Amino acid sequence: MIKELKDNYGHLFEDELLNEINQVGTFKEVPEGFKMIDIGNYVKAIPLLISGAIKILRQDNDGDELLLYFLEKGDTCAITLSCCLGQTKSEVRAIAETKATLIMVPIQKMEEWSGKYKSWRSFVFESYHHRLNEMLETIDSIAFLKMDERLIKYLKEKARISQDKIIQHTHQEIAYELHTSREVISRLLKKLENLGKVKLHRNYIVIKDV
Amino acid sequence: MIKELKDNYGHLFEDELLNEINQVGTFKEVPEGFKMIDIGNYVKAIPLLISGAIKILRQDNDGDELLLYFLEKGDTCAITLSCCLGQTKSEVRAIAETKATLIMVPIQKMEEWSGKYKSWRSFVFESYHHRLNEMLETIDSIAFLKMDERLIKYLKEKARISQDKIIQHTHQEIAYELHTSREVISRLLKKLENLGKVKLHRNYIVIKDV
DNA sequence: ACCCTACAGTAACATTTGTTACAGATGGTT
DNA sequence: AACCATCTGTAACAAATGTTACTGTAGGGT
Repeated sequence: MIKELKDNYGHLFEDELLNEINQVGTFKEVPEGFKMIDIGNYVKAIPLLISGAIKILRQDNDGDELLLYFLEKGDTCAITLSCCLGQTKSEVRAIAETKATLIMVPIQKMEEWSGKYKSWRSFVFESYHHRLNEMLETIDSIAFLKMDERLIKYLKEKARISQDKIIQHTHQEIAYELHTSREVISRLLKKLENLGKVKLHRNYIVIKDV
Repeated sequence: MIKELKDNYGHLFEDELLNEINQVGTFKEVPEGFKMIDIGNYVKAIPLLISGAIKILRQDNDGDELLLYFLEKGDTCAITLSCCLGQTKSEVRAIAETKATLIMVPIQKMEEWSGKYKSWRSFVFESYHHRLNEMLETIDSIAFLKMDERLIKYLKEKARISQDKIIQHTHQEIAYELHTSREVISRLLKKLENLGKVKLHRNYIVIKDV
């Protein structure tokens, strides 16, 4: 039995299911920045995240990007589940935000376990629930917040995810994820610096008080 | 057996499940504009939509609204499913866009049927799948489109939902659903009229060529 | 130390969206 | 017909965001 499996999912799944996951699942470690799924890809395995964080991005026809949300320890990707079941292509891109470890489960098991284990069903339903709420949160941000508020929220979230006051991004990278231009981000960051909320450096930003 | 149940869900569910739904479900008819669920409400039944359309709205803390998407014939509300399972309050408002008929199923059946019927599981998963994709579509619109494009998309969708070239809304109502101001909508509608795409009237808009 | 590239700063301007403040039109009611 | 509430049109302005164009600078590579 993979130790991390028991540690992270032991409270959710009964031993029999844990054993099944252990048998058919494969342990995987990916480096920061690793592109796990791209738009249009067919998904062949369900990821169970053990450590690290995965960022999920949306892209429009012109190649413009937008950060949707992060997956963290104990999460699985509901959109992936969704793709598995429907045998449809991925509508999103998944990139490792930090170094991450996960267990990949072949999609065939999905339906089998859904009938067999109540705990698996609960896990899947709970994942969907969580994901829908994250999507609502994302919609709230883009629809109701102005760019300065979105930027602050973004910085907080990045700091939380990486457990670090230092945000390792250029202004251009932030602009991509918030779907705006580099100049706008520079402008707003400079305002935040003048307010004493951040300290700007080349290639990184230190969060002081946001 | 309620005739509409067989007609609308017969291809999805086996007879045994249809019978169960028939026994515990209650047939319901709601008028246009009927508020079915409000933000903060606890949900006590799962709706299976037979006819008509339900609009799902999001609201922020300041009371600002935003139309998320419509539910149509054969749909169920995944957010409702989600609420049922998690026993959490609704994060959205649901209002009948047109007169609608539906079957309400008590939430207790949800878990029971999920274990018992593969077809029910498929239906629930498919609903989540569909709903996540609708949410992505909504995010695309708000994030990547300008207001004039969003308005055109909105008018098309309304026309499709009501199967009518006449949109029965004031400019103010449209502004609420797109989360902008009445003046902006008036301005953009007038542009569309000058382009020959719509014909404006008091309280309604005729779609000509969008 | 010098060079070079990528990054950051910033002004000036354009565009889009939001706001204020009215005027005018419409359609129902008395 | 006169009245009235509500809806629509629109100008003028404000604010937010996007774009262009350029300068300066940090830091790695040689």
